Amino acid sequence: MPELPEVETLKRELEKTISGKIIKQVEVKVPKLVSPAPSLFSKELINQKINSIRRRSKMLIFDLSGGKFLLVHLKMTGQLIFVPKSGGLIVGGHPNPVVKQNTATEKLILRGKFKFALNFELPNKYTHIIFTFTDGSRLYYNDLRKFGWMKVIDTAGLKKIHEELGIEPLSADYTFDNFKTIIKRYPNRKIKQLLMDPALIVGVGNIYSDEALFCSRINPFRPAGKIKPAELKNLFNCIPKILKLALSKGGTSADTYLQLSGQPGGFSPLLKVYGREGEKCQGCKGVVERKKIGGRSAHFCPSCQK
DNA sequence: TTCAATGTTTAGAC
DNA sequence: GGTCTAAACATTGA
Repeated sequence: MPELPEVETLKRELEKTISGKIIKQVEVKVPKLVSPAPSLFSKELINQKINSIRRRSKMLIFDLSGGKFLLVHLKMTGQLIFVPKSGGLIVGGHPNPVVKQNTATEKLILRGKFKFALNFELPNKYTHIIFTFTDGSRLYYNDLRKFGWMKVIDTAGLKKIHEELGIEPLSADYTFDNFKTIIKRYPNRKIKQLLMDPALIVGVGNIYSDEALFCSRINPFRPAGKIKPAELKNLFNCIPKILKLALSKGGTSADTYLQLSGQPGGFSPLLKVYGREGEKCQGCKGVVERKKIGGRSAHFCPSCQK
């Protein structure tokens, strides 16, 4: 899953590669992934210049010259792949894990104990949306799970989305006062669930909530109201600290993530608890456990996270 | 066949 | 009505 640092990394790379380009053609292979319906979706985009690219939460926002906006959410397995007119491949998102190479257009890469195939064939079976720019370059949207989506919205729609979302943890709005207000408002909810609620704080998914709680030595099951002020301050500091660290590593959490440049992200080895069930805790002599909270897996050390 | 992945939404309990 | 939890949803592959 591309989390906030990955989306931010992708945003920066897209800004360098496609801002200023004009959309010439739009091909939608899976209608349900776009809104409005494909014919209107395409009409809204064709002849539009991409003025700039922003990020809100885990969404990419393309500012279009006509005043509307293209929103992209990659969800779990979405990837954006840019191919310049001159050829050569630039990847952002997740490649498709396989055991062995299937076709001549795939290139095997090894990452730790996993093998992944980079599929150089485009479009491939997971390509659902294709943009062609007037200079002949292309942007492909691939998504194995088809959980991601794209939509064109106007200023009013964008305003509504901004209002429905919580605080950006890397913005000036993220202050200890604002953070405390949120925590105090829902004293009975488990702290992990509060951190992951996008109406309160955005961009903190399962991975980073686990890591931030480990960083501040707080048990994910603790009711928010039972957390002492000093611990709360610690947690408040841990969230942006971890997000920024991931960002500095090119942003990644998952083994399979690749940047738009094709370089693997570098954060995965730095995860302390996520995906480390049964391993020795890196902070004490305990063992990392995995337990469900609200249908999600919480990874934590019961020995040092109280 | 069942389960796991995750952000978002919905239904229902208190 | 507000708060909170659990389940459902999209889809695919192991």
